[in-house]
Amino acid sequence: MTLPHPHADQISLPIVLAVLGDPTRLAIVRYLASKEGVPLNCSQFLDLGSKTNLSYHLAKLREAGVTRAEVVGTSRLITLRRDDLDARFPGLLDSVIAAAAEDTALPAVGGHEVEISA
Amino acid sequence: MTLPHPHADQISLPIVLAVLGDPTRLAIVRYLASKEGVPLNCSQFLDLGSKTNLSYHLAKLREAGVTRAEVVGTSRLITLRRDDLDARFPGLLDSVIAAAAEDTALPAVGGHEVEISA
DNA sequence: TCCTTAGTTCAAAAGTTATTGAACAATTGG
DNA sequence: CCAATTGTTCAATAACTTTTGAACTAAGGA
Repeated sequence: MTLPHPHADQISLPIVLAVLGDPTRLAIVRYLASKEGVPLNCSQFLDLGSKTNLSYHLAKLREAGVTRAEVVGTSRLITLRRDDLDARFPGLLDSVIAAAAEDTALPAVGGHEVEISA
Repeated sequence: MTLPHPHADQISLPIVLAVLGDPTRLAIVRYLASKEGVPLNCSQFLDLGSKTNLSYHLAKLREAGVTRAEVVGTSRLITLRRDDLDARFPGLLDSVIAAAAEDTALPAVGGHEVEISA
């Protein structure tokens, strides 16, 4: 079972911008960027909303071509489509991520790393 | 009489992205960028919609901090807030404009330059 | 002053997006 | 098989956005 993703050349600029223009989704992208290389699953974003709501936002990101979701068991491993976005809209993702990294008004993922007890 | 504009450091990334994530507004920004230096008034965008609708979209761009509107007589001279946007979100505007310039699906202004008849 | 030009405001209608909870499916481990 | 884990789907609702037309304001020119 694979999930639908737009082909690289079907990624639309206004749709990408509209999808990124939501604080929850921007926070998701920022977190993905901060962990680039490490595929994350949906539950790692639960700080940002309910399970259902994240399913909705992650679907929006995927359908816009911003993220890729690979089904592995019961998980979906989510990654940024950096290569496709960079090819299609050079510099856009980097500037958005850099700006999002500075944005303290954005919701954040984190604060519950597993403590290594003594 | 002056119109309300956000101060440079109040410009918000998600709001800017959401505002740019509309084809009409992206077309406005693309046209402003293509004529950078030349202040344009609202009626020069009438290709993109009705007068009322443009008033709405231009207000959104201004309130988001993407454009500046100066009242001159009965006109508003509209310019991109390139300096403020570049300072706040380096590279963002350039990458958006470059991508928008390539986007043939976007509505366009133009096609009615005054013909110089023989 | 009267008319035109430039643009705004308002209210209504239409459309879209976000959020929720309950129910569902699929995989994994015991 | 059973239960737990992961995530989706559905329907409802709430909230927002876009578009429209009519009425309006403000400035400028005849």
